[in-house]
Formats: sequence, structure tokens, C-alpha cells
Amino acid sequence: MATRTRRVAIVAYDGAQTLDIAGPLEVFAGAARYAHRGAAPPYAVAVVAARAGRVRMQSGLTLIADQSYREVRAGIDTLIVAGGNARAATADAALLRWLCRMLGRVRRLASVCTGAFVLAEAGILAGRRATTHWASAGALARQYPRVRVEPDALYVQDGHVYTSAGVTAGMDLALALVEEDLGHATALTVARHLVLFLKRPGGQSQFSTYLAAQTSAPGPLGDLLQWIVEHPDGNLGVGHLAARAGMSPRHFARVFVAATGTTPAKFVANARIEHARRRLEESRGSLKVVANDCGFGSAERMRRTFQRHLHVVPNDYRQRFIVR
DNA sequence: TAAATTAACCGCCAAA
DNA sequence: TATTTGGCGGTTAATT
Repeated sequence: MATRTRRVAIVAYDGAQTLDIAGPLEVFAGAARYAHRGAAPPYAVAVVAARAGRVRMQSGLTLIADQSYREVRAGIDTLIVAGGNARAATADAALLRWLCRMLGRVRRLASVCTGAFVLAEAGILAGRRATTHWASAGALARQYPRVRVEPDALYVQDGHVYTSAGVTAGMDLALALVEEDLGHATALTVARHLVLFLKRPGGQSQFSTYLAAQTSAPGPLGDLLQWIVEHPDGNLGVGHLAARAGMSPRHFARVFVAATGTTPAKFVANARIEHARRRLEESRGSLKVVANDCGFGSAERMRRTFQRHLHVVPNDYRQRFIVR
């Protein structure tokens, strides 16, 4: 396998969403940290903007761009356009021209969230399938009729152009790109490390299944915990899990508590809730579909489980994440 | 909304 | 003898 370093550039602009930049950046940086198989690091990431120096994010945070995109002509492997308040960026004719030029010179061109509007304005998405944050999907389709908008996708690939939905979807996209380059195992490792950091400060979620799966003893349960987290649908009854682990239910329950600090059913419930939370935040799939995919059997059961654990019903929970 | 059914959990004891 | 494992039954909680 070639061990050359791929250059990744993320386009920032005044009014951009910080997490659209930081999320993918951390994914590629994480890959560089955890996948040092070759001599050279797999990625070198830079933030580019209209000019090098300060860029003011939508949130007010100031970011320092490494370079002006005007100075960048070639040598970029993956180019990513962040989302946010993209008005300024879509009005920047020089940026749009530059993106068009780069389209033929990069291996992959991607957008996160409303960054799709910038690509669309540049004409890059014409005739292509694409997505954006679902709250903006309608606007994208209206403003750019030639774009084939897929509002429910997490991310969409059309040729070498990728577009992704919300903030976390941008990280999912970045992970998919890492997977293309470095394989599934590396992408999974990066995801686990990132999830750990993402979930740890989340005060209200008193317990992260990912964290538990990550930090659990590497004994025979380690694989099982991971399997649970990755297969929220499917039979996760105590008896079935015990059989998978090759123990009697009684013994399994004891070992499980000793290893994780929780009981099997609670762990499973938490894993399913975490999955459902993400799905509710990022997709518009019906409650019924989400409930099924996350192993709740029925929307009614998911509703009660949410009520019990989060003190919110799924629909209300989802409402909180609508960006207006 | 209430009652019946089912699943999970845990203490305890016995077998390995 | 000490530790690990498995089974039984009662209690509690969740589901239909």
C-alpha cells in the first residue's frame, strides 16, 4: 500500500459552522494518529479561506486559516466545503471559480451541511445527486432545480463529488472517506476514539454505551459489547446474549455486571437509545422506521423507553434538533 | 386504564 | 478448602 500523505483542504469562510470544519478535521487528524502503519502520515489537513488568517465563524469563534485558497492550485486530494451561513460564500465569485477549477484537479470534492449550496451555486451539483441538512433540502431543490436532492440521505456520493447532511453526518462522510483510503478497521478505530470524546462531556447522558464498549476489559465480553452496539436491532435478550457468550444466563449476568458496571438489559437499552437519538437528530425517517431499526420493535415501545430514560418523547426530542 | 403475562434481576445454595 | 459456575424461586418492572 502506498504510504504517501494525502492533502485534505477544508474551505472556511465568515459565517461558517465551526463543527463542519472541526468534525471532519478531527476525523482525518484521528486517522493520522491511530493509523500510522506507513512511514508517512496518511493525511495532512489544512484550512483554507479567501485569505490566510482570521475567519469568523457563525458562532463568533475565530479561526485561523492556514492559507488562501487563491494560492492553492494543485496537490489537493480531498477538498471539503463547510456549511453554515453560506450566503457570503455563494456570493464569492472568485471562490466559485476556484472550486470549478479544482473540481477537475482533486480526487474528491465534498460539502458538509449547507456547504452544498456553495457547490450548487458553482454549478458543480447540476445533474448530480446530492444532499444537505434536511431543513434546507427543500430550499436547495428550489434554488437549484438541476440538483437531484436526496433529503433523507446521511451523505450522497455522485462520481467524485460527495455531499453530506447535518454536522455529525459530515463526520460520517469523513469516516467513509477514511474507510475508502485506509480500510474499515481504521475508520472504526477513529470513530470509536472520536465518539469517546464526543460523548464524554455530554452531561445529561449519564452513561455512554460507546464509552462502555470502548473501555471495557478486553475479555470475551469486549467483542460482545461491540457487537451489541453495532447491532441494536436483532435479538439482544439476556438469554440470547448469554448463548452468544457461551455462558449460562445466570453466570453471564454476573460476569456482565462485573465487567461493565451495568446489567445486560440496561446496557442494551442504552445502546438502543443512543442509536435512536442519532437517527432522530439526523434523519427524517418516520418514528416507526427508526424504532424498528433501533430494535424497539414498535414506535410505542420506543416512546415509552424515551419517556422513561430521557423524560422526553421521541417526537419532542426530534423537534429540539430542527434548525430554524 | 387495569390486569395478566413476560422478562430481568438477585440472593441463595449446590455442583464442579 | 476456595473459587467459579449453574439453577431455582421470589420480587420488581415492563409489555401487551
